[in-house]
Amino acid sequence: MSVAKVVVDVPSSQINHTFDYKIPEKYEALLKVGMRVTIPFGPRKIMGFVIEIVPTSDVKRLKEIEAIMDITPVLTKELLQLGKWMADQTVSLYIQAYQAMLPRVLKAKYKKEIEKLTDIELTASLKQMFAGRDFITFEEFEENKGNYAELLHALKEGYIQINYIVESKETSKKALFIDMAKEQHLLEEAFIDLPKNAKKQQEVLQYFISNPTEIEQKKLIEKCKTTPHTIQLLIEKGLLKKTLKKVYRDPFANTNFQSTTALQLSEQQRKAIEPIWKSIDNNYNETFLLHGVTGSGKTEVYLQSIEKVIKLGKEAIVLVPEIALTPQMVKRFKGRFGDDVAVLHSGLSPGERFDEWTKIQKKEVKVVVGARSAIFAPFEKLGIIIIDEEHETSYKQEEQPRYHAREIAKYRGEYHQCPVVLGSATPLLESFARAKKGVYTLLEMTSRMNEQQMPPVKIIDMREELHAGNRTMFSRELVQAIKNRIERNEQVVLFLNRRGHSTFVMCRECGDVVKCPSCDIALTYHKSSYQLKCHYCDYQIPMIQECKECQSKQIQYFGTGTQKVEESLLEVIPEAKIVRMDVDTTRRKGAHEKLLTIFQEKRANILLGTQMIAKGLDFEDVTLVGVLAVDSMLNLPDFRASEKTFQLLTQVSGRAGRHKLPGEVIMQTYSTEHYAVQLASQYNYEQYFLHEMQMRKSFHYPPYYYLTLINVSHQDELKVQEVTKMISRLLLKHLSGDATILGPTPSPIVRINNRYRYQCMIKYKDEPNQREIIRKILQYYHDDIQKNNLMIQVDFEPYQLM
DNA sequence: AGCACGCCGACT
DNA sequence: GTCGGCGTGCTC
Repeated sequence: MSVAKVVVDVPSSQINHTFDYKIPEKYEALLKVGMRVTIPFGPRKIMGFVIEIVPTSDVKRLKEIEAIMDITPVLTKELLQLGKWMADQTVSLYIQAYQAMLPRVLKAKYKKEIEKLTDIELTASLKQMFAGRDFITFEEFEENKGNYAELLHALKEGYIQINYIVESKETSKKALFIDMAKEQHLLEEAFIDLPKNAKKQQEVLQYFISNPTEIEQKKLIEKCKTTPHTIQLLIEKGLLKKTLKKVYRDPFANTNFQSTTALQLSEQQRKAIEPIWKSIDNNYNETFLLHGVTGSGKTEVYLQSIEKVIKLGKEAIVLVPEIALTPQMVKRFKGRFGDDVAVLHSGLSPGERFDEWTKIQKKEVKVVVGARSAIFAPFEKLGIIIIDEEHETSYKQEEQPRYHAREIAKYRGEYHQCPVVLGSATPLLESFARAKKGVYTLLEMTSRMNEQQMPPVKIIDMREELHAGNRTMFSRELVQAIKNRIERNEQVVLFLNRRGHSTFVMCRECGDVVKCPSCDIALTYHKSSYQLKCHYCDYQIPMIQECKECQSKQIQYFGTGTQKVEESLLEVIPEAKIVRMDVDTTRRKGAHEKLLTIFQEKRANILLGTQMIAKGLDFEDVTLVGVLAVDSMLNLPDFRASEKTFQLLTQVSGRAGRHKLPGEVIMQTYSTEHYAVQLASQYNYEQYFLHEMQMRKSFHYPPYYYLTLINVSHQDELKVQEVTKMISRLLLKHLSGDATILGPTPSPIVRINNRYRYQCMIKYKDEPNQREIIRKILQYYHDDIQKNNLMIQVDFEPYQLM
């Protein structure tokens, strides 16, 4: 007898351990560790992951595994082990960890149905509900307001039974394929016999005579410009046949990727790549920090490292931040490695995502390029892991399990004994500090590919503009520079940092700001729909005409949305042709690319946008980059505010003068003297690093201290305060004396969706027992969490302090 | 999480 | 006496 240890699909901390199940004889040979199974659990039937197969169990009455859901395991042994580690590290549940590693469609779907076992004894209303059928769904019973007492009675008497159904949502896409039903020469004979006026049929047949292979019906129709009907006629004549085949959904079906070959490496690229190659060759786990300025050719270093890995028969994972995962980026990898590449990003439909994942699972690809969760690609012979733009915050998952892709990468690198490469022009302070300490190997690429200089940066003091009577949001110098580019038929990128900034509405008479009734936040004005929306819940109302407090009609918007910037810009420079890119204009699928194409084809001279235009864009004729308001980000309540500002400014500046024409950057700010602004304008990362490290040291922030953020929320403010206070007291008592506990303090946004939010923060150097203590605290509040709607979120090394 | 079991008040 | 409300505790 063999026993399977199963992690079951019940998201509760009481269930957060394995359950033993007997493996029925018929499954003994089939069942492998890492497969999904359906199992009886109490009165129900649910899904579970087989974690381990052992000979015996201590449990007295074992139930049997009911069915196997997969032919091949969905989790490798490595991922099973990694999932456990991740759950422990992030204090989350095993089931959550495993599900985070898999495409969504592999999550089980549960259904209940009621089966009728006898016809006679049923009550009239139940009989009516069945209406002659043997099964009805439980949903149907509920929708028709079925009587639970009757149901329960019938169940007890055995007139009916309830079946629990576990379904996997995964589906394969099927496509219709057309093939010849007879040999080629027979088709030729048939061709002559076709009626003279059956032009289209002739054409289709001719196609097969010259291309005697199977083809997808859709493509055939396209090629011969015909209809399904014509093909159907040929099928009926017995000349062709159709089959339904599983196909992969191809998100890049209509894209041609021009194939590229390895470029000659520059001296500095060669210096950077050699240690990586050495590490690949020697199966040596080492973390590299590739610090390369924008345009220094980091991607080529990645590509040629991967090439080496593939030659050795191994696989590669490349992580790219979500917003940088544009077709341009994909093109570089598909161009070099062709069909060996799978792409995973959030723009894919769940089905497409599953198909890409399947290609990895079946080892049909060697390289995966993707956003955060691609770090879990089920490769088994990893040769390298690359994280591009490693400082990006999107590598941290902001929901359970709150993992950071970098930490997962290091774990997998260690497991596979392969290098991990972290690349960035502006590395995270922690990473650079580690590189300096020798924990990571630092690789520097300090000059740009074509020996071009970074574009000069001019800082404009907006206070002076105001003193000079300029009340617009564009400095005189910026306006002049833009006009100048338009004249020369060159292009401009205008960057508006909207974080911490949004268009709110205020009454000029009484100063009342329109706020969300359930969140502690001002509503944002959306001009396109003429509505006021809350960005934290889905509350929205039509734009107000008069103040609710004083009935004044003096209502004014404040803040600067991209819409407003566009309008004011057109007032100052009426001849400007502007492409605006923000969440509103890029929501629809494909809108992103469309807007970029317009700009690319020079049908516009100004690209105006938010965060999303800071990265990766590369246009030949962009010679001016304008940053409209640096300050909003600097002043966020976040110890990383200055670092994020520095990163962003450096990145945006890199958009100008990437080709033949020289570029220029203009930064407008009210804090001209701030070191992040000053040093970003000089492209001096090293100096910035030293300065910021000083700050972190004196304020006890990372990398000198680690942080843990505990966030408590509940609809009752007193309750939240009380719990948070208790938690900090417990932490103080049980953590070592070296740890500091900040708080409880109200979160920067005190109320979201009618829930009050308080937090406390642990600053520490070394607390090996921390996780255990926090687990106990969570245990202590278990009942409150389960029954009283209390929420306690724990975030180790947080990136988002809101 | 879901579901059964069990204990107590309300009502035929 | 029985129905149904919810609090409690278990699920290999």
